[in-house]
Amino acid sequence: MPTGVALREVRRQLFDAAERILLRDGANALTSRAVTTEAGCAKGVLHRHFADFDAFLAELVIDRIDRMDPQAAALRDAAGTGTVAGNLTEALTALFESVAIAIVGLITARDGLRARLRETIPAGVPVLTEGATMIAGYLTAERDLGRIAPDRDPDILAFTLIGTAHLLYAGTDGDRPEDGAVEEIVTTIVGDAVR
Amino acid sequence: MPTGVALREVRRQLFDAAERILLRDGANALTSRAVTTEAGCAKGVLHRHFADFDAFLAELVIDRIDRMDPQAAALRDAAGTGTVAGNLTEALTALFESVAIAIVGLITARDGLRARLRETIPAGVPVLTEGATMIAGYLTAERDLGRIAPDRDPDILAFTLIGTAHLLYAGTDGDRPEDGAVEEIVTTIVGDAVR
DNA sequence: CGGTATAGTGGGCATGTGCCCACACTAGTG
DNA sequence: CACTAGTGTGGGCACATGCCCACTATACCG
Repeated sequence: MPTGVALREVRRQLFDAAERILLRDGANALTSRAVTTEAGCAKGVLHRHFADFDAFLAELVIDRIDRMDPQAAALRDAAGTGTVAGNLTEALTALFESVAIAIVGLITARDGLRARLRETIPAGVPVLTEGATMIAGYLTAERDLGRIAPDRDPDILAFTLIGTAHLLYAGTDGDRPEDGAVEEIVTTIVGDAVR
Repeated sequence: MPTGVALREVRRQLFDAAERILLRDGANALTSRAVTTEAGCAKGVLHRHFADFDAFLAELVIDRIDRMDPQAAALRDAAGTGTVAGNLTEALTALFESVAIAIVGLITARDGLRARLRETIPAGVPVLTEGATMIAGYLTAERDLGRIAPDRDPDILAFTLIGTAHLLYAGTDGDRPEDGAVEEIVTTIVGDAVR
């Protein structure tokens, strides 16, 4: 039997291909054929490794969340030690893109995906707000440090950030928004955050 | 020749049918067949009244904007006279739904639509931010009255509101979000707005 | 080295979508 | 009462998408 390592390689290649398509052409271009073509393999591979295309997308979202989690955790830790004191906007911008594209963009584009995620993800974990929860954890740390006004609810801040990020990226025809725009929006939402 | 009134009637029926589908089943369900079926007429009608389906959608968006404009203007006027003093949240919620569903939802769901809108809408009018401009006008009036912190940029506030509204409605599987959620979010975004 | 199980390939089908087109219907006009 | 121009109808085509499946290639095992 061929190596199980190769199996994981293919899955990773498919995930990476899907992410490239998402970034380059948007969520509407993320078809099963586009993924396999971008990955450079035959279209049948997808069906052999995943029950159906929605299952692939669900695992794609989870994979993206898994890779964001240490990123967000690092930000939380850094906020605690004050290491990335001046990078509030920069750090949020990175999460912006991940969450907006990987989660909101996909879930908005494909109707059945949310239901599928509910089946796949362990019970009790809110699916759509998964990314928001991560950002909210980071924002809570920032607020505890006095960088964010104490009367702001981190959950709502995170939700607002994600929605705005989605519109920001979905509304620019694939072009990246200028850094200034993101910074202005983050400042507006988060309020009187000190650097 | 049949009456030109009937012609307008059919267009209105198609627009209304499309809006019902958007509210009930979401932007992904808005196909040409779904519209004609919902309107109770044959599928060929759409092609006779519009160059193609994207042209229909573009006019649908413009129609929605036309119907929102007096609504927003009334809010601006009311804000000037202080008539709807306590209804900041309520008024914004109404615009929330219109803008989020009619503009952001459609443009996010259909890739070619934005380009088509650029051809259709008179030059100089920003397409995606059309709804934002309307809301920004209202927010400017509110800010001038001291109901919104003077250091908030109405354009960014409006953009943030729209993005959040879209996520709010797209993330609830078609259910309306509770009024409390909208109010909390509006308060968070707009800041220390007085009632 | 032959056998076998598993991964990979691509032809093809069912479905849905937008669009075209020939035809039927209707309402004004001479 | 024909005639005609414009509207409404639905069959059907071309294309894309997800999925199935028979076939091939490859790696391990006796």
